[in-house]
Amino acid sequence: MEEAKAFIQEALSRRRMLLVVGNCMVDYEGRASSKLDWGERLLVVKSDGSVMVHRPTGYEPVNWQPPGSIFHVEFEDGKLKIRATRLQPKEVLNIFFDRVYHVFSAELRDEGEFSMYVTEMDMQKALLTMPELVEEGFQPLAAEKELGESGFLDILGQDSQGNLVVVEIKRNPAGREAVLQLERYVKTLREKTGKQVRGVIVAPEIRREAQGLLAALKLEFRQVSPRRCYEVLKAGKGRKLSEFI
Amino acid sequence: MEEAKAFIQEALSRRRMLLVVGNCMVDYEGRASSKLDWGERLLVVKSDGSVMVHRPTGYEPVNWQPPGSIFHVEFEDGKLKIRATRLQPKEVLNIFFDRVYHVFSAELRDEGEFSMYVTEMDMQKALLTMPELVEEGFQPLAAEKELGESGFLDILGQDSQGNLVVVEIKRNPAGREAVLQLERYVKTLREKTGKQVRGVIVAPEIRREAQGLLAALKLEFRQVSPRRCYEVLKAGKGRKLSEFI
DNA sequence: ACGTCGATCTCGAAC
DNA sequence: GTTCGAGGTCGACGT
Repeated sequence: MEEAKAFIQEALSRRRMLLVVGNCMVDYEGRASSKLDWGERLLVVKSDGSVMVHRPTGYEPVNWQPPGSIFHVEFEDGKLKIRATRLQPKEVLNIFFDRVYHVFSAELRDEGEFSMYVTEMDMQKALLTMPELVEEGFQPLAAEKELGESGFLDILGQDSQGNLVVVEIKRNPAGREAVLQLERYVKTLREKTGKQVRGVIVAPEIRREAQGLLAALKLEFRQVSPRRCYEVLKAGKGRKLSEFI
Repeated sequence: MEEAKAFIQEALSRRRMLLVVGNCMVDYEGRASSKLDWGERLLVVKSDGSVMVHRPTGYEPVNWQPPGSIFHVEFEDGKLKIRATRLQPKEVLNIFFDRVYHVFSAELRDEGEFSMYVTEMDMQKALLTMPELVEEGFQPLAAEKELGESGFLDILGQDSQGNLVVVEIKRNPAGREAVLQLERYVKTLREKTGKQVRGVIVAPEIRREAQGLLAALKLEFRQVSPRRCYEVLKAGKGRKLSEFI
């Protein structure tokens, strides 16, 4: 345990990534309070001061501290105590180990670029770059336009007949919520303008449970795959969004 | 690398928690798609099949797979490839290592209870700080008031009509016992004062089996979450009450 | 610093 | 199974 303490202190002071596997107990006090009784867990401390305590199962850490935490290591009642403190808001995480099975530390170099192929914003860019993805003759007029309390609509445009068209973009299969959101925009815009307004959901697919609602509200769905958007963006990479709005 | 592969396969097949530190590249395809270029990271695989790829900084994993994933390990173009597949929805995470600095596996035993809590005293403070948590117009008159043999009632107050109100606080889901205890207070107070007295249980929830009794005794339940109490207490320290009402 | 909003959200409970 | 709401949400972006 003395060895472990020295190792941990060394790793923390050098801001190396630290792994500790052992039997521990955890107390948290901050925005909420929690207590975790004794058990075997994995502790991860990253070089930026983020902390995670992981149980043997589950995606999420049972306890954690966000980046920027400050550490203190000492013995207390024969237990190795690691305290991670966050200042704003004030939160304290205390981890007590009575047995340490494994420790490891390393200074990791990671400059690798992370790219997510298609986000909702990417889809919006793709539709603005190639409006016919929405429909033949569609012309965008504005993007991310605020509509009072209703929120922001994704794209406002007009069709070949000159009708206003509200486009609601979803990167995931559109559900009821998306339909209702679109309906709110369409309704608001109808009241504001007194004109005919169409509403179109653009998404990779529309959920079965949302199709009835869509039809009942006389809204429309246009299938657009993330793959297609990706291709469009790749092709039209040189141009800026500002050219379109 | 051969050694690492064998070690990893052994750990995965035995459903042990697995840690791998090394230089890797990650591809994800599923609800979205992403690509992470080469860099040094920590891979965590838990016994329930959850996966996390952690960069040197940040609380959240850059890539992950939820519990229940299925694994496949092989060499591909000289790289150690670990594939984690999720079935519903279909998502595939591929991790390629060209160097492995460290591997570790263990079977962790963790039966420790995790509790997020506010004490009953904390809840009482919150209700006194913000009486409208009980109901609009509620005004506390006393707390921890002794009622002869009945014991101590948590909060005594009056409603907007001037009726006496007894508040019984429970930090856990309220059962029959809490209802009966409240009934004793209400009965005692009715006899003492000869007035109309209402009884309200404040708790995160009320158990199904206690609801009939509650209705029969014409007592009331008001749901208040520990979370809400924390917010009130936290806010009450730094900010002014006027911000909330 | 404080709000709002999206997320491969995750997670659990209710229906 | 799906749907709904909460989270110590986190993290990004705008003010």
